Parts: sequence; structure tokens; C-alpha cells
Amino acid sequence: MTDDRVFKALADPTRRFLLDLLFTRDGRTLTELESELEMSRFGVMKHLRVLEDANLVVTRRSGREKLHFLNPIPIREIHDRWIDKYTEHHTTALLELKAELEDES
Amino acid sequence: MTDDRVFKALADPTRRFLLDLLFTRDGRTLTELESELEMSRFGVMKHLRVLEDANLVVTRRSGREKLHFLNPIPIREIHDRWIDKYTEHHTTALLELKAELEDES
DNA sequence: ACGATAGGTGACCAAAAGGTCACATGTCAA
DNA sequence: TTGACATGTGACCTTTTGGTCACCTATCGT
Repeated sequence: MTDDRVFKALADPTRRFLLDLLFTRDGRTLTELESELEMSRFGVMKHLRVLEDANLVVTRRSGREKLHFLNPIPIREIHDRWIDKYTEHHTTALLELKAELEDES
Repeated sequence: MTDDRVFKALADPTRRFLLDLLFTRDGRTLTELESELEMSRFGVMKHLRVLEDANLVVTRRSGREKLHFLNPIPIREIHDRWIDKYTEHHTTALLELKAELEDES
């Protein structure tokens, strides 16, 4: 599966936090992102590499700095894959599920 | 984070396949799901447990059988959390990202 | 009652993932 | 041109995860 890297990348809370950081303001460098985390530079670098391989983050070199930008497209694709399918299914399983959930609460 | 289990549950391809199976037709038993996978019953059971802990699957006992139902609500919540944020951000970062991506292709 | 069937638990092992460090390259600025 | 800075790589360790198995409980049909 090609989206396997996207799901694996989203599975780690540190990486989701990095995406949140880049959401508020992207174009940040590794050192700037590192300063927001209680982790060594190498740990942050590994996480950014995973995000980049999943295409959730795109980068651009600027001199000795590497700028990181958020790429929401893979998340959109997840949305299109799962949610649309589920909403199409709305009439069959979801109604049964509602009953299930209401029993629990 | 409360959604950590959801992301971790979605990270495994076998579990995503189980969700796909339950999407096409839910209310299936463990043994029925096991027959669709090249894996022991115990492996499938562990995966279903992870999905159930993440609330992506809800279950109901019926005699000696346990029926499994798909619950799309956590995926909707992911959608609401990420995609809406990104679309709000559409005017700032996304336009820069488009330029980035077009450079690469 | 009893064999077959459906599901559950705990120990256990191998593989993958998270994290750090020593070291190394390239770039800026005085 | 030299020292400080920004990033990169590979080895290495620890923890988590994926998977199997021996064994167990509960339920169905006859």
C-alpha cells in the first residue's frame, strides 16, 4: 500500500505535534522545531524524515538551513478514502451502529 | 492524547483491511474474519482488540459468537480535527505548498 | 452428558520503531 | 580562513508491536 507510510507517520504523537507546529507556522528549520520539543536534535530529525517520506512535509534548502512545510494533501486523500466510503454506507451499517452505541452509554 | 489509540490502530495494514472487510459487510464473527486472512486466529483477535480499544469497532455477544461492527465516528473526528484546520489555513500555507509541489513534479 | 465449536488469556519470541551519541559534511560571517 | 552553526549518517540500545502457541472457559446440538 502506498498510504502505509502516511498512516505510520501519523501514528506517533511527536510527529502529530510537529504537524501541529508546522500548521501554526511553517517554513521552520530543524533547530527551531527542536527547541519546541524535549528531545534531541537527532530524534526530531528522524521524525521529520518519516513525515517527509510520507509526503506530509515538504522541504526546501536555503543555504545551510532546511525549511519544512506542511503538506495536507495525503490527509485529504485519507479523508476521501475512508469517510466518503463510510458516508455512502450510511444507510446500512451506521444506523445499526447508533443503536449499539446508545446501548453502551 | 485520547486519539492516540485511533492513529495507532490505523497504522497497521491488517487492521485497515479488517475495517475494509467490516465495511463491505459487518456483524461478522472472529472466525469468519479469520478465514479471510493468512494469519492465525490469535493474530486476528489481537488486531480486533486494538480496533475495539480504539472504538473503531464495536461488538455484541450473541451466544457463543461475538459480532463485530464498524464504527466510523473516530475517523470522522480525525477528519474534523485535521482537515478542517488545514482548509481554514488554505489561504496562507497551502498556496506556498502548491508552488513547492509543482517544482518537484 | 458430551463432543464440537467459538472465543479468551498469558507466556513467549522476532521484528520494527523510538531515541541517543560519535562523527562528519557543508555553509555562513568576520 | 577559521570558527561557529545547521544539518546529515551509521552504529547502537531499549521499548513497543506483531505474531504464534499451549491451555482454558463457555455455548451449541444431539
